[in-house]
Amino acid sequence: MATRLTIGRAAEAAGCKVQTIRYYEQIGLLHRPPRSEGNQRLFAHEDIRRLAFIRHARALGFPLQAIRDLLSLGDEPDQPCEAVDAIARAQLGDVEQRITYLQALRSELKRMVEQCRGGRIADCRVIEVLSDHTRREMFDHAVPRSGVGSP
Amino acid sequence: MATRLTIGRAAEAAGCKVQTIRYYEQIGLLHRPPRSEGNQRLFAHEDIRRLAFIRHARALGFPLQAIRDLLSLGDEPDQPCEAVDAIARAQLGDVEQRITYLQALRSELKRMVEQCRGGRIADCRVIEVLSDHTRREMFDHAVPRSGVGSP
DNA sequence: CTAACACCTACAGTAGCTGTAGGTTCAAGG
DNA sequence: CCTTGAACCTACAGCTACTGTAGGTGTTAG
Repeated sequence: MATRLTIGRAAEAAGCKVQTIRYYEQIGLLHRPPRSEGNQRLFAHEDIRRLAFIRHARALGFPLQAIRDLLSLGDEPDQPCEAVDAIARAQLGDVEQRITYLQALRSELKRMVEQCRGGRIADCRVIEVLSDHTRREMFDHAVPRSGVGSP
Repeated sequence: MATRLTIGRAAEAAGCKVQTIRYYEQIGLLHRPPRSEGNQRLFAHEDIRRLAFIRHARALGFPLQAIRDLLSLGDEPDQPCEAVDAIARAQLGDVEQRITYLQALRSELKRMVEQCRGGRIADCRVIEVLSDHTRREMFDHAVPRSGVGSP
């Protein structure tokens, strides 16, 4: 059966916007599908599978370049899957790094908001914490240049 | 003392690139500093404080609009700090959401890479998991349009 | 037949920088 | 005094991964 979907239904099937599909086609992630007599794209089942693959990988945070690599690896089923594995592990490592980073942010933010006792802005710990990172020594050793500044 | 820093030293002090400072000035986060006779920017201590504030807030993940709001709130020290607090709490909430989301990604990615036993790509669980999300029912109910497709 | 909607291309905009081209200015060494 | 090279200047393009808009054409239901 060669039933085909218009771009709107393809987008619905993949859970993305119509423009996103056109974008993927434009950057070469999706093949250019055949068109109807009226020049409208008609997607076959295989195209939708590919699109769904992309969307699922995106949902897992894979960048488009990684997805590009995965797709071309997927076209060589007899090759060993080390490269595939490496991409997935890199993504896992990236996610883990980001979690660690965000957890550090979370604790600093928590400390900050918990110290705020709801007074005036002048006394606000949030502003204070954010402000308190100037390096004065840069000024102490600064050499005045020309024109403007102390005489 | 009206010692002033050129943009390179200011960038060094704030731990950012020269272009970033010019960008902040361009979008109105930093005031336009006075210039030397040769048209070079000269930053006062107060400018560097403001820049350091921005960089610290950015390091905590605050978006520039939030920083813009925090900066203008900081200019009204006698106001209650509720609004400041709300921005910080919103950022905390955002970070927490992202952590939750990334933790879900992490477990799905982990499951995926752990299932891979290092065979051929054709049998690779990574590719399989990413592929296996097509909604066939879209095709079952699809109505053929014009021109291309089954006769 | 017509109204409403889906589709088409092409391009601009989003966040938050970063890099480049092509040209001054400045500080220091000879 | 002159030159060299680093640091500065403006203006603009590019990055990721879309998303939105304008202005036009195709398709379909009533």
